[in-house]
Amino acid sequence: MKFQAPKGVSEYLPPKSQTFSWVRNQFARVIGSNGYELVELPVFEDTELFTRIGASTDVVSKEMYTFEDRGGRSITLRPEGTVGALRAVIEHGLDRGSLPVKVYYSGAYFRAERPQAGRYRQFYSVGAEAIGSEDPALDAEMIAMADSAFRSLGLSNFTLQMTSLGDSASRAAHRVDLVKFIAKLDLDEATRERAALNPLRLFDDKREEIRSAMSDAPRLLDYLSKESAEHFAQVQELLTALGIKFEINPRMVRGLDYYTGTTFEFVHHQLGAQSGIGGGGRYDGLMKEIGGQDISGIGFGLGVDRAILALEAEGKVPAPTTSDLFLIPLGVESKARVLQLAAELRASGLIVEVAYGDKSLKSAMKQADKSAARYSAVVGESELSAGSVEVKEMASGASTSVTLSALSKFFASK
RNA sequence: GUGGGCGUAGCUCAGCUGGUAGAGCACUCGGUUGUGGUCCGAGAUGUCGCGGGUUCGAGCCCCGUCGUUCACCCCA
Repeated sequence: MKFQAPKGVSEYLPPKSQTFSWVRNQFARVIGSNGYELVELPVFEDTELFTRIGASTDVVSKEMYTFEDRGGRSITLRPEGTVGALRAVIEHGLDRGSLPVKVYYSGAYFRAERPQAGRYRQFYSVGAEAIGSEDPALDAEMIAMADSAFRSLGLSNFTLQMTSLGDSASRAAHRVDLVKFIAKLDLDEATRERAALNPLRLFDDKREEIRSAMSDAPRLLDYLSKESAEHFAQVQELLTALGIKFEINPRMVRGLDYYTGTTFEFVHHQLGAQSGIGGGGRYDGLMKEIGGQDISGIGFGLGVDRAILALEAEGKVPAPTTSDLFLIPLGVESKARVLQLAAELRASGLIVEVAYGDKSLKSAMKQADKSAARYSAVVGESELSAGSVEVKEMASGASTSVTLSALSKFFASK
């Protein structure tokens, strides 16, 4: 019985692991360029932090990895990033300075779901939060930031969908009418229970009969208060001014129930059922709910795993970077010199590999070929006494004689 | 949690109506003296996911189980 990775986890091995870290770096770079600062947070938190905010969502009620630690505390592997980030902001008083607080984070999340394409029990996402401003410009900038994060990867076949969930008064008014509407529908038991938890979820049902039954349902967008409607209108204007295309999707429902006001989701068109590559929204009451000031915030999560699937679907996976130089020592005496040379060249920023084992030159060359190094060089006694090596460009087969001392200069021009 | 597909060498898979396993790729070595990519030769590799059952005999049939995959629910 061989050991296997736990069910439903994604693992990134070479060369895919390069894509993985590249995606995370691109996301972080774009977010950082907006002035957001990195926070490194724990992957587990007090269970209550999560149950407080989402008892009516499957994410919290059914899909959490929860366990008791040795001190009898109930601990949960984070199923999402926002509340942990807010907890840290509140705990360390980051919101006591100038607002908004702008932070981002990158890491793994855990949900005990049945795995399928694009859905894993441990998945990675990069998130950002801006807390303490209600300016619609912040909403627009947040959305634009997510958009350019995806575009920085070269992705293009996705759509930005938006809606506004309004303020609590808007939602309460809508809910009354929606519940009345749903009560008249002929629904199965499971669906009815779902609707009881959160009637909005029926808008998101994939079954055709439910979809058509819901087509006449009262829409939250029609219930927005004047302030909410105006705020949302401004967000749309600003996005249009930024040249960012979006679709208003009044049926959109987010997985976490704390969202209010502007809510958005990026949907990729070449993925399977799990097509959301990122999304987020505004949360008015969340800071207060977990013990902070009564201020609004907005944030998003960008799915790293799904972005990678999207890159593959669009054929945009970047070519993996390879070594610059593959050094082949010939004879025991040259090993020391080769290791020394390799260290020097690496210090100047090159990726340098060395052939190990006293194989034939032929197999060492084959190894160089497989490593996909751009150049190779054999270093034997004659090279050492001559003080120069033949640097061979693997693609063309052409070689150039370079003195040992000029090697790093040679590569500086390549 | 529910439903369907699939589980055979490192990878992708073949294996006809049951008769005790194969291909391609990859890997290792070689095709004589210090230069790879093509070509040729040789070689290593599997408790056919696991456990039961049917049968003279099961990779092929049945049951269970685990894993995997896709979809539902849900979501990054």
